[in-house]
Amino acid sequence: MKIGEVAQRAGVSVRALRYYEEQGLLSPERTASGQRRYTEDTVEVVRLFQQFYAAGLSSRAIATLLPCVNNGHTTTTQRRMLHADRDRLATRVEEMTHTLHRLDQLIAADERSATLAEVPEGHHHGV
Amino acid sequence: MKIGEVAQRAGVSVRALRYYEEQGLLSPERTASGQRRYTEDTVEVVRLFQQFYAAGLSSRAIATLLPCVNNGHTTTTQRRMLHADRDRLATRVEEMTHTLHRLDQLIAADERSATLAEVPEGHHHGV
DNA sequence: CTAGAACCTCACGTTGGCGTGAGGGTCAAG
DNA sequence: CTTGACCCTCACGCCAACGTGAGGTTCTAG
Repeated sequence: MKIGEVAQRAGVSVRALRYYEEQGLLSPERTASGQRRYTEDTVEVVRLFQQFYAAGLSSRAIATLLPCVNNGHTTTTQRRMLHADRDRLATRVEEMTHTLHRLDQLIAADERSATLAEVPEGHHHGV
Repeated sequence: MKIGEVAQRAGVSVRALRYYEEQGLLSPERTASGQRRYTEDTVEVVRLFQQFYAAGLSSRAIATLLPCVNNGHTTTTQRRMLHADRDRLATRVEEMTHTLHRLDQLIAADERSATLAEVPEGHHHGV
């Protein structure tokens, strides 16, 4: 399929697809006139890329996941990098969960003081 | 305290502190000669900023959290924005958790095929 | 009083993931 | 055989969160 259709079905821009190729994430066939032709599964792969990007992975990191995504031919070194990527992501998720809780605490504390401000019955301690 | 000490204790660069000020996140006092003087709690606040930045929040977003962090004086509008920020963060954490699991699946599938490749007993189906 | 460390204000450079033309081929339809 | 939709390759623009001098003032130790 042509680049425009892939873009629409995967929900990204044509420019993005060309960029992914530039980064070595996609290697579509070319017609004699130089136009890119993609296979059906490209759509799913691109959606996966979007997920990884949204998770904060870089093009470089995604490139290391590629052999795994495509066929499963990975070397020991690649597998190590995969685990490293995974662990970094896991750490980030933990940190973000932690941050979310801190934010919740801040909000909760804020709501309490806001409630006190609205209800004049509160015997306020520290305001 | 002076900017250099804050930077060191909070683990950020002097430039970063000046940048935070530019973004309206910090408003240190100034000496007669124009040098910045920070209070002790600035160190903790900056660490909190770092957490929020790491969680993917922008300076703009952090700025909306400021009244909450500082004193708890928030308007209804500000509280709404706080909740919106919180929800966005929660959504991202969920998505990233989801992505992490997908990555784990990919890795697991990869390890299996790698194991099959190493042990020549495997009756491989699809290579 | 003087050196050097630390501070100040511009203001341009960097990295990533694209957006957005410029300028020009290509392909299906009428 | 021409139109218009879609494709191509440069190549500069953008935004965020700082890094990195340049060029100059201020503070502190000896």
